[in-house]
Amino acid sequence: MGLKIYNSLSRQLEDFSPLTEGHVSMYSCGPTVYDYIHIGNARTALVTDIIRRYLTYKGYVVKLVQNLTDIDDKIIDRAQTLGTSPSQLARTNGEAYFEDTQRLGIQLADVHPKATEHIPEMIKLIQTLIDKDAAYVVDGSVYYRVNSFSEYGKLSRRKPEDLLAGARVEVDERKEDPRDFDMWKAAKPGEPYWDSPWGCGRPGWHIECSCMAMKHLGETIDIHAGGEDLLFPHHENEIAQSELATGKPFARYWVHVAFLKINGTRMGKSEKNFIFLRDALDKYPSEVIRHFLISAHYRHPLDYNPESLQTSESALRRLNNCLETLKKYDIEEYNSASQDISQADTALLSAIETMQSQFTDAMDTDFNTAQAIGGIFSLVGQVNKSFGTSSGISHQTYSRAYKVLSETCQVLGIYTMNEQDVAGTAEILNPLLELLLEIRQNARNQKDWDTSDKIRDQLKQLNIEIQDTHEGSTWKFRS
RNA sequence: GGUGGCGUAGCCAAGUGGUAAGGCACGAGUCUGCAAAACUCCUAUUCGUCGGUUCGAUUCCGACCGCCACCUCCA
Repeated sequence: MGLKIYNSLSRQLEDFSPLTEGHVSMYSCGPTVYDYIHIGNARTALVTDIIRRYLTYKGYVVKLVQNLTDIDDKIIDRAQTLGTSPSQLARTNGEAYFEDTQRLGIQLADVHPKATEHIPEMIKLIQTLIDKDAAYVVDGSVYYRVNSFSEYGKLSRRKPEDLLAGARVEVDERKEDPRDFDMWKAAKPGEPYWDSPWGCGRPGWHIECSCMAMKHLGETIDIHAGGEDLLFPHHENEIAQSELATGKPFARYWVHVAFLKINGTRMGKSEKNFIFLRDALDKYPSEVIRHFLISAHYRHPLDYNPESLQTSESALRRLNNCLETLKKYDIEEYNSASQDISQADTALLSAIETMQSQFTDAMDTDFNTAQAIGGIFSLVGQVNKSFGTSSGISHQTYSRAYKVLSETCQVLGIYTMNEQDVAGTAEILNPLLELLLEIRQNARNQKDWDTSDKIRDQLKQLNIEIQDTHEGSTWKFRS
């Protein structure tokens, strides 16, 4: 079965085949950097990240471009409020954006273009549209003439009369048509500006994405992703600008991520009910937040609340326990060649294969991460079950389980091998803990429960958890 | 007014024209000095309501109720 993607343009699940065999070009609408990003923003960024990881897992060479909108009305307003310059504010928040997303385990895109670094390209594109009579200049601003693009509305399925009927459309008398939108905005006194053939000003919002996507990925890109609120007018306008300019389809698959909600309503900056990603990251491990964000399909709304995060934390602990145990079989060197394959091996081996195909089937069906996680946990259950019995499962089978499980989990980014995290301290810590465990074991042998419990309780205070198993006591960090 | 989406166990959440994945929580048990972890068992004859199509619908169609979003900046 091949990959299928739900395309907002056709409103259907479509077979995915990239323009160039084996290569995928992908553009994701990034943040306007006037503030830190909230978890809702993170959801979209994470979905993009996972789509990219999965495409890579499937063997595609992916080029991902994600923009940073670093000039815009809100940036100017916010900078004024804070008494700083728009460029300084954008720079600070841009850096914060990378900090936050990397803490969430989101890999950097191949290119992170900034609007202010593409002014000449935008001017050129606007000029092309003016030359094609698809744009007009009024008082130093340039507007796109929506009427000149017959397919306008094909993405959002909005008819002109619907838009005009909407009481919320602010009618600007200077526009020929209320639907027309600005590609170049004349600067007001005191605002940052760039020179252009039409006077001093700054680019409109939609033009930057058209421009930067085409510059870095070509005139037709494979996948264009963004939050569902961007469908109209942002993406509709991007299509209008790009396709009229080039005469070619702009994006082949449009992917829109549903909102993250909080208390049943949309988490949004204008609603002032958001939680910054960095604050959430201070409270929960990154894998927990990732697990939560992908526990529902990306086109379905998801509600943020502490209970759900708690659930993810518990579920992830179970997954990690399983992987940590499996890892021992993976690391230890065994003369495994001589081991026979038992019936139990065959059963577990087939469970591993089942899980692997469940995972790819789920992800192939429009990146159904919720279903994919279901498959992962089914295998976790079976592996755990085999630990409990003296099942005679061979080390290479466990090793195989570890490989497949950790690989799939890493596509989702819900399992990171933390060897390097402890590597620096392990040298000291390992012998120290072993000494403590030995002392504790002596106490236990003498039934000195006070001492043994004291060691366990005190270590727990330090987030080190001791477990007594048949093979002796173990320790590990608990988040 | 226009457009789109959603309603599945206590909670979260997949899914299918043929009889409901997975997670969390709860309860009972196994193991343990006690814990922890793990495991076992238990939790929806039923998928918002009412009709229709069908041999059969939670899944398709219609109506209704409820919730949400977009149509203005927002991921």
